[in-house]
Formats: sequence, C-alpha cells, structure tokens
Amino acid sequence: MGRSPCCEKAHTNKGAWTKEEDQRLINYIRTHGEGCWRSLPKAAGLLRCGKSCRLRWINYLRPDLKRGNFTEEEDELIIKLHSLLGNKWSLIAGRLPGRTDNEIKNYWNTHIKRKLLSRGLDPQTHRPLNSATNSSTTTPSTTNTTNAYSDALNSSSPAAVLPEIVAINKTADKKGTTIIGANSAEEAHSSSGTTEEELLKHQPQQQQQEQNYPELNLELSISLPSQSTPTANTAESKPQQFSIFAAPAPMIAQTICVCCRLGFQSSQNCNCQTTMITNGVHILQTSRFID
DNA sequence: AAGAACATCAACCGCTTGTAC
DNA sequence: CGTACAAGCGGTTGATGTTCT
Repeated sequence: MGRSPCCEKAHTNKGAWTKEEDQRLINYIRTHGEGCWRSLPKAAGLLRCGKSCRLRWINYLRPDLKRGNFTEEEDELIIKLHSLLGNKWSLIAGRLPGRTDNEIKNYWNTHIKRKLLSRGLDPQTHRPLNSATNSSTTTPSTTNTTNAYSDALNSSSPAAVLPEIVAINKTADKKGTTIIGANSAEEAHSSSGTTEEELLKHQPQQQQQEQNYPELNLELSISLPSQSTPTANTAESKPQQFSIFAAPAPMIAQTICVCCRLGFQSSQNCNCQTTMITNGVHILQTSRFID
C-alpha cells in the first residue's frame, strides 16, 4: 500500500510563485508561525502543496535570509565544510547564517565546483585531480600529524587507508559515544547518516568558543594506531554500531587514536573526550567502546 | 539582430528520517 | 513493534537570464 500523496495535485498550482501567493504565505506565517506545512496551504488560502510552501518560505521568503553574492570567506568556509561534511547541504547551511541549503547547493554546483577544478582539486573528494585515480594504498604513519586528514583525503581508498577510523552511525550518539571521525569526505558523501553533524554537536562548547576563535579551523585530524589494523571486513562484525569500516569494539578501544580538532587552532580547546594525550594525539576511549 | 550555448537558481520530486499512535 | 504520516533533505529539472557567435 503506497502512501498518500502530500497534497491533491489536481488542485495545486505549480511553478513560479506569484507576488500574491508570496504575500499570503508571509502574512499567514507572520500570524501563525511556521509549522504544520500540510495544513498551511488551505489555512492560508493557497493552492499550493505544503512542501512547496515550506520550500518557498525557507529558501526565499524568510526574513533572516542574506541575499546577494557569497563572500570569499563564505566560499572558503563552504569548501572546508564540504570537505568535512560532504553534500550535507543543510548542515553546511547551518554554519552559514542567512544562507539556505538550496542556495549553497546551487552555488556549489555553479561556482565552487569550478573554483576547485581550477585549483586542480576534485570537488567531491577535495583531492588533487591527478591523484584522484591513483589507487595507492599506502598507509599513513601513526604519527600525530595534524595534517592526517589531508593525508587521508589524498589517499584514494578510505577502506584501505583508514580502516579503523569509524563513521559511527546515529545510534552511537544515543549512548553517549564520542564521535571519532569520518574516513574522508567521500565517506561523508556516501553516508546517509549524520555522523559529522554529531561530531559537530559533540563539541559542546564549540559554538560559544567559535566566537572566541574567529579563525575557524575545520581540519579534522586523524591518526592511525601503531598496532595492527583491522580490515574493512570487520565492519560486519558490529553492523548495528558502525555504519562502515567498523572494528570490534575492544579493538577500537585499544587502537583508535584520533585527534578531532574542529574549529580551534589550539588543541587545548578541543572538547574531545580524551583519556590520554600523547604528542598531541588524543586517544579516545568512550564507555561505549569499553563496553 | 537573432539564435545558440551556457549559466543561474527557484522549484519539484522522491527518498529518508523522526515521531505519534 | 509496526505502521502511517509529516517534515526534512538532496538530486534533478526547467524556466529565465546572460553571453557568445
């Protein structure tokens, strides 16, 4: 049994909105506020689908929208966020006040993609184009480099390079697990979860601190354990916990070494739940893993 | 000046997620 | 626990504007 349509399409307008429709929508939301989009069109006297009303409001009519060209700073922020989050436009938009996911998505497709290509970077992976097809599986060292994420991005096979860097699915968060990190932007692209969002959220004081640290550094720094690495196949051992490339929990507890520095230049401001810091590398251990 | 090609972006569509029952 | 529904998200489309030939 299929689901019911979101609206009666036979009685709804489609296409560009008229000024009158805009005004009706604005007036209604000013009076009643947002919410219950399904019933809004009828209540507002609009022959539109609720979805359409929502989109129109969010992407065009909202009073807090910042219209106009993107600044260079916004460009760079979008690029950084995309390298971290992938095509999670709503998450990216959430970090850019006054911009909508649709706007950023369009801007990405029309401007930034080309910008990155002109820099010789693959817009999807943020890796140099000439290495995008390189299948080198060289494993990064277990060092504490803060550029480990960049290294990871520069390697073509996340599974081979960072098998034990887990992209924890949303269930992890509910048990208070610290999000460790994603394999790469590619993982973020392919993952339907909100791992990176969770990662952002797990910086409890981050937003507050951002105001204190205008120099936004979104590099995700990852390093590998010095011990043997689990294979990607181990993902199947705990599918309920990790979406991909997961290792058995005890092994992770012992071997995962990740420093996630998101938004701060100084590791002292990192909010990771760390149990040990060795040469600047945060060794994360959470109750979940220890379980 | 006209039409083709390209660029832009608002809007749509289908799928996923969250939640109430 | 399963189902249905509302809302949200991301990919895609198509109308319109701009530039090129």
